[in-house]
Amino acid sequence: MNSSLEKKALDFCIKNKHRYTKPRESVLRIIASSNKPIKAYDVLKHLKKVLKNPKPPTAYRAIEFWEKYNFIHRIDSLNAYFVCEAEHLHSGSQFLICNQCGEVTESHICEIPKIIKKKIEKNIFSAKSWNLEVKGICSKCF
Amino acid sequence: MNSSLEKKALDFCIKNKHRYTKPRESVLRIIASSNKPIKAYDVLKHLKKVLKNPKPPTAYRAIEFWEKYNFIHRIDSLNAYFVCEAEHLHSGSQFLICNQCGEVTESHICEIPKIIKKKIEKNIFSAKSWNLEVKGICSKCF
DNA sequence: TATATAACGTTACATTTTATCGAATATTAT
DNA sequence: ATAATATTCGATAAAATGTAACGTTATATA
Repeated sequence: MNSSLEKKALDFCIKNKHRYTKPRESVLRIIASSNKPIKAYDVLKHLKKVLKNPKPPTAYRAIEFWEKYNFIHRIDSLNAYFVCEAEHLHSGSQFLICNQCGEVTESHICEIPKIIKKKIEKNIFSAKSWNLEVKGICSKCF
Repeated sequence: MNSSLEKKALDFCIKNKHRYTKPRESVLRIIASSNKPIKAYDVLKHLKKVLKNPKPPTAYRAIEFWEKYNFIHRIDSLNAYFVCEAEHLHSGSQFLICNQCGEVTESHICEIPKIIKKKIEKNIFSAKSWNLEVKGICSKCF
């Protein structure tokens, strides 16, 4: 599928001296190949086709790695992971989650980071990262 | 502590013909008494002081009940529950989570519901509920 | 090559959540 | 009041999710 993503990932690893290992490569491919957020244990199931007898930590470690560097995001309300669709690095994420069909799209309402930054300026809170999950019905479902 | 909340909860149950049972009463009190989001199993620990040998479903059912009617919110990124500090009913929630001291405050950035509503008008997505969790450092910690 | 570091494999376990089912309690209609 | 109905609970069990620990392997660096 998204082999440009894999290239980007490989480049990233080389540039930053991280290892592009088999578990990492496979896990990223599995998550990127899913059109919906995928759960850790489902990632693990797919991993079994590629690695010999992988255990939960294998999946979780690779997930954690890619999440840390923003290649994937965790959808907290679903306990699931989704490839990042943004081109730019971002410390905040936004998702629209359809309760009907389960489709999740990463949104880019640019007012939201602005508003959060405003809070910082007021010295109320120094935001490092944030996540917005909106649930409802997508345009295809109504 | 917050006995006005308990009164509000009782009134709500009477008005809507829900039962204000011992598990529900206790669980709400436990969560409201905590100054930080509290996990289900910690709720359960406290429940043991009040009920005889409660099991996980007892806690989870009461949690689910109060969450459904917006008396408490689930903080997805923490797997924890927090009493709702808003007076009004709201379909969206916002939290500022301090990575240092763990303090969580419910914020009320009113631009956010406005922005989400704007999306609806554009027919992009029909939002039913939403949740924003911002992580960083609170004003007390820096 | 020696050393340090990063990542992995494996085991075992901890935590969080849910399904099921019968009993108890409350509500409603008769 | 009593029967029928719906709600909630108690208890058991298990599923789903996530992590600690530890020794081994692979890679990078001196």
